[in-house]
Amino acid sequence: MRRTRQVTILSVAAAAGVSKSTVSRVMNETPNVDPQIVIRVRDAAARLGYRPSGTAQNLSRGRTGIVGVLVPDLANPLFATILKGISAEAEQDGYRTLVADANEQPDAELRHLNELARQSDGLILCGPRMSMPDLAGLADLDVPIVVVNRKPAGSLFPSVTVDSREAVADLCRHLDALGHTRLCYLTGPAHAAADGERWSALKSSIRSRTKLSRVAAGAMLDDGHAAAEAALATGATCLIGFNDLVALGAVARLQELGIAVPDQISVAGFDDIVYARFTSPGLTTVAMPKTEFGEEAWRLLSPYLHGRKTRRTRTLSATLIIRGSTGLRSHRTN
Amino acid sequence: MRRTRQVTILSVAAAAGVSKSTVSRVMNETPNVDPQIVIRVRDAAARLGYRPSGTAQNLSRGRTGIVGVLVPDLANPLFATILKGISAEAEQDGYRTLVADANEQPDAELRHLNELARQSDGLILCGPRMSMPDLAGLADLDVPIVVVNRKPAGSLFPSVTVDSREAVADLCRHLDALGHTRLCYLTGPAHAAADGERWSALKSSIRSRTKLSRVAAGAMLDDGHAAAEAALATGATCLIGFNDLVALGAVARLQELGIAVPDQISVAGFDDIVYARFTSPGLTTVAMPKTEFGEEAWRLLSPYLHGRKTRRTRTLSATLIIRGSTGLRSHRTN
DNA sequence: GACCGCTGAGGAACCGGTTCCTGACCGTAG
DNA sequence: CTACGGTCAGGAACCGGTTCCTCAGCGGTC
Repeated sequence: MRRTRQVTILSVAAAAGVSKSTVSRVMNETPNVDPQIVIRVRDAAARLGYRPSGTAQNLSRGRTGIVGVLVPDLANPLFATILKGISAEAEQDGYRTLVADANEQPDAELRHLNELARQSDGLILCGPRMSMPDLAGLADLDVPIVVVNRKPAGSLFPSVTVDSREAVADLCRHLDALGHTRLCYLTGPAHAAADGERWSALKSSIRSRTKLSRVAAGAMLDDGHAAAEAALATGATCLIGFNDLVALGAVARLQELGIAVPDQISVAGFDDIVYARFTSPGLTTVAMPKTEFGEEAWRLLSPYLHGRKTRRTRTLSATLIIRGSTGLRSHRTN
Repeated sequence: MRRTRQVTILSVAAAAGVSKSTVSRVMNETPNVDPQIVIRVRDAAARLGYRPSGTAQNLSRGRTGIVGVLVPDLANPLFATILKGISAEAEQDGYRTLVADANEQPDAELRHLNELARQSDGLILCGPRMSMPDLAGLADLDVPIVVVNRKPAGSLFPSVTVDSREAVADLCRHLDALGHTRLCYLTGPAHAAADGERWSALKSSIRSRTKLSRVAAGAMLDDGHAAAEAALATGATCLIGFNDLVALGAVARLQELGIAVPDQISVAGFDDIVYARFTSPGLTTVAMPKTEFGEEAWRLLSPYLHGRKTRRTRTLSATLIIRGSTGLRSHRTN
């Protein structure tokens, strides 16, 4: 901005010998403009290298065409994929996405959102880690908000969530059939809503004879890597990571320790990021509907942007994907 | 935007019984305002829930505080990491990042850039795939531009590039010492500048006794996965992927085929994405200085945004990281 | 030939801030 | 007591567009 003596709409109007309203009409392809004049204006605009100021358009149109997206961590392929989904949909409707990465720090989220809201027509929050009251406070921002992957109690905002209970039950049946009766869950970040949901889904899905323990981990590869030994120490024959990154981190650590997956210990995860398919063994995982997340988020937000009401919530379902990382329980004694 | 009867600066001025210029001064913490009035205005603003319109500020300030970043593919951890680096730096200077993902489609880049430029104070292009003339044409946008990871011939824009020749030479020596004399390079996307650079670095680094072939692949896991068999058919004892994703995709395919890495065939990549470390075997790779990319890009762009000239270019260097995916050449006969 | 209606361009208000310029009011010094 | 300088609030211009309103001019109809 503030370039060298900007070419403004007035320069073009002068060059074409018309008023600036006419230039505006031509640029916006409003019907009912004399074709002769259209040509004159187009020509003048091209000659001067005129490009309308987006900022000025934003102000007078009362919209920016930007939707802000908050993600906990862009390096997590799950969010990168969801973001791609949102961007793709938004783009079709002429919107662009302004991304804020909170780096898994709940306190960073509010800061970012305040900034985002000032430039955006709407916001999409992916798995926000912030506290419930903070989340509720966002209503004051006076901007359409859609929440992805966190059911806001009291349904504050339209949201698209996933129901993984069925898929988790499938996972538990699968593990049970393989003979696993001691499971260990590697927990996610303290503030991730999905963490609690996954944990309780597991708890309510296991057979009574099965023991389920947990060990603190996090959301990234490193976290799973670091937590693997502690999980091993619980005596579990199958580790279940908060997400695929944690699970893959654990697998890496196990292999470093010379413990074979799945021969000696099984591992499963959540999300079905692309790497889950391309590692060996492939990772058994509860797959999130990633592209649908983005599509649905946009579908909820879009009418909202045009002032129309929108359905409050949409629930997708997860599915179990069985790959090589889960196998028959080994009879190791540890 | 266009919320329910926006609270504007005028509402606040009226409520506080002052002029809008005074409200503006208070909100911007201009010195020389009567403390009494500051309190009155602050109070009124809080009571009304006033939040200044970012759009209006953008227009009158002549800047948006947004920098646009173009990436070929957000799902590629390399770019996600670079982006995180840029965001982190930019944030410190009070800028936010508007991301456009071109999905590896060169023609999508121009479209996106035109849009980005209208809302941004500056642009950072990461490994742009577009043609040279198109790239040159961007100068017309009249916006500060910094290019990452593609040396624009004629140094059109300030750029931060990487010199991987030394590291590639290291790789070649490493492979030579392991006895590999037949290498196969899995190529990147046709329009990726890095592809040509890597290929020629390899060609000029190999010993004369070494044979180097190539097979078309791409930039993603799938591409490596799909190209693995063709690469195998060349009789090479070591595959070198255009990037780590391609290399890992190839590894996955090899393992599916029951071919052990590195016992039967070695594999190496470029970038050192986080997964390169956490797969087994770990991937030998030519590591890019990912965080430095972001930092340097910002360091070049930042003064530029304030109208100051900036140094034209900055070259970082890559380093070889040896992990388990490269091993002694096997004496298979195929 | 006068009237009516429609097309299409110009003028002005507006979007919501920032900032320059002006001038009132105060205190101090001559 | 007056002149002068400094502080600080208000008024107005400005950022660069969009859009409503008005009205000129033209063609068609009775």
